[in-house]
Amino acid sequence: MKATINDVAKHAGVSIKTVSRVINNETSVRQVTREKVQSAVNELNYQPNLSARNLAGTKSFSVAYIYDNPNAYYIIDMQNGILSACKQQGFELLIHPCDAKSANVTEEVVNMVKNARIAGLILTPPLSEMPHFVEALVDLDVKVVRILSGDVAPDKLSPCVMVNDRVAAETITQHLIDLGHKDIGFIAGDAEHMSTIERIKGYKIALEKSNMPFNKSLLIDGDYSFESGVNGAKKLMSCEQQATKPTAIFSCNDEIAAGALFAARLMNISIPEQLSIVGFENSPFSRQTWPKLTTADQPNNQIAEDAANLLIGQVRKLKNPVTISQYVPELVVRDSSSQRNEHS
Amino acid sequence: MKATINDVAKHAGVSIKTVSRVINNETSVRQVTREKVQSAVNELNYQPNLSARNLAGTKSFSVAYIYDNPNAYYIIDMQNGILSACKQQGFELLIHPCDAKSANVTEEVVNMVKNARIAGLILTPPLSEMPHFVEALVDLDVKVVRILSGDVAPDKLSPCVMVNDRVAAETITQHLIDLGHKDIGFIAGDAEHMSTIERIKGYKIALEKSNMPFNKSLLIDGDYSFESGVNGAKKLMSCEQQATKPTAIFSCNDEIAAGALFAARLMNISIPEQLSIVGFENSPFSRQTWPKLTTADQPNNQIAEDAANLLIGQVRKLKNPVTISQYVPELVVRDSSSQRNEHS
DNA sequence: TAAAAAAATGACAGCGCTGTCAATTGTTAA
DNA sequence: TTAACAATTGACAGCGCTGTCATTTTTTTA
Repeated sequence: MKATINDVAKHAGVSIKTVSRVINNETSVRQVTREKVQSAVNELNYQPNLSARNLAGTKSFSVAYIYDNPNAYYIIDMQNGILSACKQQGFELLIHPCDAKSANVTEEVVNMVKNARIAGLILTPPLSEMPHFVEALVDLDVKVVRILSGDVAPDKLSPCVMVNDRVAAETITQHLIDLGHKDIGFIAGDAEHMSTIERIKGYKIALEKSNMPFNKSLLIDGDYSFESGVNGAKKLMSCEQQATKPTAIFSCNDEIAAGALFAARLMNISIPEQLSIVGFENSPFSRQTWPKLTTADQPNNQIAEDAANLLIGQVRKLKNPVTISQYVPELVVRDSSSQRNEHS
Repeated sequence: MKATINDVAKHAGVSIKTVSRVINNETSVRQVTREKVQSAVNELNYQPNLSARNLAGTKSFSVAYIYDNPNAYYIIDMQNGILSACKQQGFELLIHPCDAKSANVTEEVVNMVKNARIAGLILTPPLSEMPHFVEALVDLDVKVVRILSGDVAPDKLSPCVMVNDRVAAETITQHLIDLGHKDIGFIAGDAEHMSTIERIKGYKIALEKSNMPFNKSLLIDGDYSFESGVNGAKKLMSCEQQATKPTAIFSCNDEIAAGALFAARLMNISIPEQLSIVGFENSPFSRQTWPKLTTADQPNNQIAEDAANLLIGQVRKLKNPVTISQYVPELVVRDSSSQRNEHS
């Protein structure tokens, strides 16, 4: 029925060990032999049996994606990206949702890794930002790749794929400045998240570069939720609480922006005529608001695929230079931002 | 390091075959022996090696979740439910996203199933509603469980978990009727989806039961998107096009409802004072609108777990009566629906 | 040109489990 | 009590592959 390594060996006129060498990309196989085997593989449409490989070998062909993130869109994007890398490389993906806040996440995940003979792990925020958690995993006999916010890895614990929220936030702020806005509000996400910290940094840098003062009262705490967007915008736009009302609001993600949009409507502020609002993330959400949100797009799918390839490279000890790849989310201009209206 | 079947056998003073029998729940093991083995298993914290099992046995311990659904929240919920059933039963889950519209989905998935030695499949809409696709898979040597909308399985192809959208839609319509509404609009999802068809049915049945006429002009086509909600509500509430304007709108899902909500605001219609709007699905979305949506909640997590258990039962040939389980989404009353205002 | 070194290839055991079938034990009926 | 049967248990091969190490072939060096 399904071709095995024996069939390929016979077909190519070599020993199974040689076939094994070829499919594992080992050196010390002559070019002619390699080609012979390769064509036998193709002809028989041979695909190595993962179970057998995992059982026989010292290294495994399974990697796991560990996540705890309330944002389903993000997870699905990541997962699909990882999946496509795995498929290409003949790896298997185990999915492991968990609760970052739970006291024994670390223990739980460590056990899981040990039990399933996992070769590598991919970690996304907030798990990737938890030093103790990461350390515990790195101490195991398992490769780890993290996806993090920033431009430089915070430590040497593992290779990372960096998403430069800072620069993106700078770009998006600059976009508002270019539109003539002088007073730009900022509604933050959870304060402890690196992404929030980085986005605030970018916002401040953009202001500085344009010689605009940073007005502390325009920076509102939030938590990446719709509600915090509603409340943040209300605070920013209410006469009583606010000396200077902003003409633009940078929301730390699209959900906050959607909340801000809603609050604006409640207060009869028209978007973008009287107030520009921008989001971050380019979630499906951002196309479901009216007006559609100007935002920053991060290619999560590709980031994930990249991370997975990095991981698999590590696992296979391929000598791919461990380039720490970096992504910068790109500005997507839609309808929620426009030229500052002098008369507003 | 990790305990193997040999360790357990030695520890219990039996042969490995007997241990195998115990962990596979086979008959013809004496009670005393079974207990001896069981306690050895516990003491050594033994967990059978999946790769070895898959390699040695004729049946495999892998099931797959095949999906194509734009709704990330739905997928994640399903996936988590399946995952927890799999973990409990010592099964492995393979994830396989695919494109239902692609010409060769069937071929692709069939190949995947053959290659990975998969014992069972879980299918959700729209894949579960595609007869040819399902048939092709059922013909393979693989168990299939489908999640479908309705009360009775449309065929005998596979066991199903039914989600009775019809009854839920009836309940939600009744809720509006109870609030005194006489003219209830309906904005539909994609016409070919069973869920749309069933929800419309429920809506009509509720009207009928209350001796209310079904007004065709109050039923608007849509496609489960925010935009179609916006457009649908506009159509329903515009004087020109509509002889009788509804005082309530049943949206086929929360996204449509959110769109309708938005349109209402644009038209300066206050919700729920002048117009009640209800959704369906209880997505996180429905708590991010203002006012929060009255909707119908389906316990996707549990539905998925149920489906996975059904599937694993099939695979193991456990003689669990193949009860076709059925779920009825429950009414969740929030802020977007209220008593009909006589003066509106 | 032969000897030594290096490169390429293969034979074979064994990963942890299940399937087959034979051996043992317990149980029933005559 | 014993033959005949059923229930229980075990020995062993083998799933498809990789690791180890021995063998063969090729290349290099003197």
